Amino acid sequence: MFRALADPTRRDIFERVIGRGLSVSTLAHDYEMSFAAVQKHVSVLERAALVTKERHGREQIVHGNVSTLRRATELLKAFEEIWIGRATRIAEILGEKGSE
Amino acid sequence: MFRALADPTRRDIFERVIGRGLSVSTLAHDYEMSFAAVQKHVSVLERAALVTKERHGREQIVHGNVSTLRRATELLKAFEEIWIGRATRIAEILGEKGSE
DNA sequence: TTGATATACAACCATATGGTTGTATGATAT
DNA sequence: ATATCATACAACCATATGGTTGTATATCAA
Repeated sequence: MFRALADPTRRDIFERVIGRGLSVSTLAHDYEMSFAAVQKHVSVLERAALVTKERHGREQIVHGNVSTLRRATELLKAFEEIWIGRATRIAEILGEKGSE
Repeated sequence: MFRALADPTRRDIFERVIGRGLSVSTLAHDYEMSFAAVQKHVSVLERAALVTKERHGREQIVHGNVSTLRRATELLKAFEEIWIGRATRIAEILGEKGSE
């Protein structure tokens, strides 16, 4: 999922489909690269569960998946928790030393 | 930065150095791969500003950089803001329709 | 039915990535 | 002074990634 978000084009695609649906060709229209390249980016996002596709006639509508985004945020926050945890432990050790 | 966090080994290294310092060899000790491979991972994290190195005698101590982690979290939260924004606008449109 | 549109997918290419080994250098310990 | 330890870095290799073009298929419009 971090790998999926590592590419600027994919972050842009993702941003555009959060909270609304856009067809693959609508997305592709605004990039210099070929339609197939955009298709590949969408499929990378799809495998990472950051977007889902919903067929509507001959179009495939791409939707952003907010819950996966949330899970990513949680993961980063977990790193912060580790940091807070260690900082607290260090503070405790210093506190113990101080009270001797 | 997402690219740096995309690799499991690097996430593990990062996790281990948040809130404390570990030498490159200490880090390398616990992975199957060669010392040079771990060194490369650390340098990727360093270029992404997720860690910094501080020389101490012949050892190089790797420290996690929490502020960069925070910036990453902010970025993901910004995506959520976009989502909230669009959801609100849709609610407004529905509200307008309802009041006609 | 025919033509245009939207998508899917395969084959291919250049470059990036994640790994290796080997060599060099600075710091430490004896 | 010398051996050892921690690191740096180059050269190399296999595979992944991000792009291309070309072809096939399904849907919509005329």
